[in-house]
Amino acid sequence: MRFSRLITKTMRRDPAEAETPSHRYMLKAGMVFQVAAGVYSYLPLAWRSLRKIEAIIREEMDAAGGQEVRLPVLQPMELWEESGRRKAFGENLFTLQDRRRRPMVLAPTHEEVISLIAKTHVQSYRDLPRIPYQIQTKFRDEPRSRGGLIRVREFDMKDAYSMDADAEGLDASYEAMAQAYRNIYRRCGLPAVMVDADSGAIGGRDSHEFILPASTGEDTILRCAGCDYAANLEKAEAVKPSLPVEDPLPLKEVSTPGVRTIAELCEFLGVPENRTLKAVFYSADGEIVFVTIRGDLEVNEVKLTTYLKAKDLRLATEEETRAASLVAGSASAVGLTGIRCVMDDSVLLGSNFLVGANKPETHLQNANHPRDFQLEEVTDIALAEEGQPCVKCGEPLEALRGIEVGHIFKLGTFYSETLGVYYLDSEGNRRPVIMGCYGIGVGRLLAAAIEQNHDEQGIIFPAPIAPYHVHIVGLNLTEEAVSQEADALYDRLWDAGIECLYDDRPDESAGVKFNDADLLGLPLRLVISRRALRNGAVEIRRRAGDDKPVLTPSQDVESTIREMLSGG
RNA sequence: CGGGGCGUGGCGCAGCGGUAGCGCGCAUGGUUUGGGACCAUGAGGUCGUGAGUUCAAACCUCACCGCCCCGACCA
Repeated sequence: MRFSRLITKTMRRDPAEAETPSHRYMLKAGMVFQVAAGVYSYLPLAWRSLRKIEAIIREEMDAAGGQEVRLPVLQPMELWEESGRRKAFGENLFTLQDRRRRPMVLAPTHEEVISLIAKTHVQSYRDLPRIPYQIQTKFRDEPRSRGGLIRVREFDMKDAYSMDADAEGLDASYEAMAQAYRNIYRRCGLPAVMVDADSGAIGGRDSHEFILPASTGEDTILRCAGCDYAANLEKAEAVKPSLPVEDPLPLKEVSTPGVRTIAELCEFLGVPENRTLKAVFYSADGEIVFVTIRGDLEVNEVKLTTYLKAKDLRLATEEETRAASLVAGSASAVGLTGIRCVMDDSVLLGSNFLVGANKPETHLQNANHPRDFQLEEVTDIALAEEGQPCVKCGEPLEALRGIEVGHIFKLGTFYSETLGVYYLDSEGNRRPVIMGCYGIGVGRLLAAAIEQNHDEQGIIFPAPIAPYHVHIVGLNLTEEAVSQEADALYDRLWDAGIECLYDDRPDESAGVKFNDADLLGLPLRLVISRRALRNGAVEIRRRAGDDKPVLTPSQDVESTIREMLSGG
């Protein structure tokens, strides 16, 4: 491609609205064009890169036993009512009506349709396993798009679905997909980390995310320094600091005027936070739930949601709290009845706790179970923290921000049972198909790659996903001899299968061209100029690193390029 | 949805009651050409939309719309 013909407009200044590097550089380099919040046009540079990412994904999915299909974006609302996900997606679902006023959906994902297909195409154990996949546009009306292509409302996603006869089959499919994902990230030059993840409202047993470490990421993960444990903060477990268990002391009421928070309580009575129990009230799908956890820890609402199997969890309002006769600021499980009560297992790690007295401005000292309160529902609902020991090996956990570039789930039988996808096993028993699903956001992967690979000058594309391999910069092109040589080299390289972008603009200064080359970030930069020509050579330089250009005799250019592209 | 910010030529911004400006970019001509050159000439804007106040509104008032950031939420 000749730069003079390319649909792009590089910008000299930073676009005002872009803060994250990938967003800024994609706009500056003229790769994308925003049409609305979270809706982008992909211009040729971005599109070439996206297609390379897709090609890598296709190769790996095919190698892992996948078969490519194409499912519709436009779907009847009925299907989403039937699976119950119209409610689950809520406002995130793009909806519309056809001319007969029939409610339709712009699909945010495709479990429903794939299940529908499976109903007729999977009838016997002989029809299993199957792994259909597609790369296709998804629509999600996100409450807030952000970071350019990081979070958008219309985006291309590779979604795969595994269908197996039993749990062992699912495990095998899941592992095959996980390995395909690892290959994909490696080939894209991305050191993504596979972490334990929450599987959401409709999750099965296992779920993993692939997170690319990046300060601009939306997710936080905890990773063990000593072993391979890594988990999304939403899911992470850690060893909670334990306290020596003392003999129970007598329960004692203490007046605490004006004290509402744990911090105030500790200040007022000179007690450490881990000697207190904190009370938090939630509304879970309308039911008020009393939650208690040791005072030095925080509630992980995702864990709590998963434990309660709640669709909608939020803090209870003041009115709800009052209606449930809870005393905000002085509540505890001591003497509490008639309300669901969930405790974090940290209440077992300690004794003689300072707790609320369920009377205004009053607390109790030396609360102990089972004497003073009962343990009905005890589980881990604590937010793990950086520095806490790993549950597997005891080494401290480190926190890391990152971008979610893939998510895989063991769905189990939720969709097959809800939508009726059954097969007959070898003994003639009717069984639900066991499913998994596997997603990669293609555009987000590109954005993540740029987040991972850039400097102050611009993008530094990993070779496998660069829009072109080589950026030919022609200088002194008003001189016939130079421009002829440059044109000839450009043709020659394309004939040799090397993808080139050729800056053939005759009237741009060298500085402009070099800066554009740095901004677009193709792996190799070739300079052809009067000076280079005098030496009978071409200058070749990697975009990554500060290498001085290598002077290469014209006839050796192809082989040098191949060598440098393959990492040599 | 809560909080904050911003809507003025393609981009970045100034102007904040009295004739719409600057820099970059763009076009034409000329001089330049190894890290964002220079001179000259020129094109390009219903100042987000709608109401209102005023002799007069880009500017003041109100409402709405849009975009960005933080949070909530989210596969």
